[in-house]
Amino acid sequence: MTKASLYQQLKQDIRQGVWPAGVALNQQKLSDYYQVSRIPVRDALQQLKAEALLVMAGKASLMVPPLTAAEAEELYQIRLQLEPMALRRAFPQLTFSIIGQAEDLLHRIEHDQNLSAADRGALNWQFHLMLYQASQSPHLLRLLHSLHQQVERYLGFQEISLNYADTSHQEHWQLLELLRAQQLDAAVALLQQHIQQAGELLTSHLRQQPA
Amino acid sequence: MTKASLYQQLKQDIRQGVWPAGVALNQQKLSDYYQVSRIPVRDALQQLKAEALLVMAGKASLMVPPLTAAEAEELYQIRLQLEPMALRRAFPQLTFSIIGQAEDLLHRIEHDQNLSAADRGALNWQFHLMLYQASQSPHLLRLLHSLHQQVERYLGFQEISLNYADTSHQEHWQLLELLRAQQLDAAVALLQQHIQQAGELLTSHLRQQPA
DNA sequence: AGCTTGAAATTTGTATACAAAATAAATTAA
DNA sequence: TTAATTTATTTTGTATACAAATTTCAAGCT
Repeated sequence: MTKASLYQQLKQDIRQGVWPAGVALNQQKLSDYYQVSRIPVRDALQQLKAEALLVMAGKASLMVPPLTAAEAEELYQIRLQLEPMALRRAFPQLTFSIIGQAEDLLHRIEHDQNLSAADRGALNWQFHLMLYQASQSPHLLRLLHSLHQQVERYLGFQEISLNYADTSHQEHWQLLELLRAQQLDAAVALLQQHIQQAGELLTSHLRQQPA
Repeated sequence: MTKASLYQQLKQDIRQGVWPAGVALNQQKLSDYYQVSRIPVRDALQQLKAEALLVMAGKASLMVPPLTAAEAEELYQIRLQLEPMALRRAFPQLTFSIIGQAEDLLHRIEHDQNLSAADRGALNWQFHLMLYQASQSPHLLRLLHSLHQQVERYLGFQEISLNYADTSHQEHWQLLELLRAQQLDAAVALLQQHIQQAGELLTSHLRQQPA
C-alpha cells in the first residue's frame, strides 16, 4: 500500500461506505486496517479533508460527512453553473477526434456486458470529462472533478439512477450530435437539462428516504 | 508555531512571495525556517496542495505555482458564475442586521486611516462574504473562499487595483442600496459587472507585465 | 435527576531515525 | 561533443516513540 494508492483506496472505501458517515475516524484503526503507520494515513486524511470528502468531527478528529438533501441540491446547482461553462470553453477546441473518442466511450457503455453500476458511472463521467478537457481550463476541471467525487457518494452504488440511465444515455448521443452540428447553445441547453434532471432525481429521492 | 498556525503562516508567506514561484520547496528548509519538524510541515503542504495553492514540481516535490494571465482569467470567470449564484441564494435570508454589518465594514474601510493595502483587501472580501454567508450554502462558500485565496496571490499586495479601489468601493455601497430595495436582479447585474471589471483589470495587467 | 469538576484513558500531534525514491553528478560510449 | 548509463547525493516517504491535547467517565455538588 503505497502513498498514492492509500489515498485512492481510502477514497474508494469512503464512497463504498466502509467507514460509516458521522462517526469519527481513528488514525490507529486506519493504520491497522491498511497495514501502514499513522504518518501516511495522516497525509491521506489531510488531503481528503481539504477536498471536503472528510469533515471535522469535534475538535481534532475527522469523519465521513453525513449526506443531506440540501447539500446534494447545492452541489448540483454548482455543477449546473460550471459544467455549461466548461462546455462553452471547450467548444472552440473540440475536434472530430475528441468527439470520436467520446463516442467510443458511449459504445463501450452500450456493448460491454459485464460492467458494474459503478463502472458505468465512471465511464459516464469520463464521457463528460472527455469533452470538458478540451477547455484547457485546469482550475475549472479540478473543481468539476472534486464536485463529481462529492456527489458520487450520494449515488450509493448508482441504484438510484439506474432507471434514469437509459434517458441519460440517449441524451449523451444527442449532445454529440449537436456538437458535431456546431449547435453550441442547443448543446448547452441539453446539458443543463441533463444535469438538472439528475439533480432533481437525486434530491427528491433523498427527501423521501434520507441518506 | 502550532499546527493550524503553521498552515496559516505558510499560506501567508506564499501570498507574500517569501517562497518564490516555480522553485521546488524543500521540506527540510521549511522545517528549519519555521522551527518545527518535517511532519507538521508535510501536513500543511498536503493541505495547501489540495487547495491548489501549491502544485507538483517534478515527481515528488511541491512549488508555488507560476502565475499566468490565462489562469487568472479562468479563475475570475469561475467567480463570475458562482458569486452571483451565492448572492441569489443569500437574498431570501438577507436581514437588515446583515446588511447593517456589511455597511459597518464599508465604514471601517473608509475611515480607518492606518490600513495596509492587504488589510483593505481582506475587509473587501469580508464584505462579500458577509452577504454570501446568508446563503447557508457551505459548499459554495468553501469554493468561493478557495477561489478568492487563489486570485489573491495575483494581486501582489493590491498595488494593481489601487486605482480601482474607489470605483469598487462605490459599487459596494450601490450593491447594499439595491439589496435594501429588494432589487435582486439589478444587484446581481452590478455584482457581475464588479467582478468582471476586477478580472479584466487584472488580466490586462498580467498580459502587459507577466507575473 | 441534571449539571460541574476533575482525573483516567484514549487519541491526535510532533520529533527523531531510518528506508525508499528521486534528483544531480560523473563516467563511459557513440 | 552529446547522449546514455551508472553512481553518488539529496530529498521525500514511513515507522517508531514520546508529548500534548482531547474525549470519556466517574465522583461530587446543586
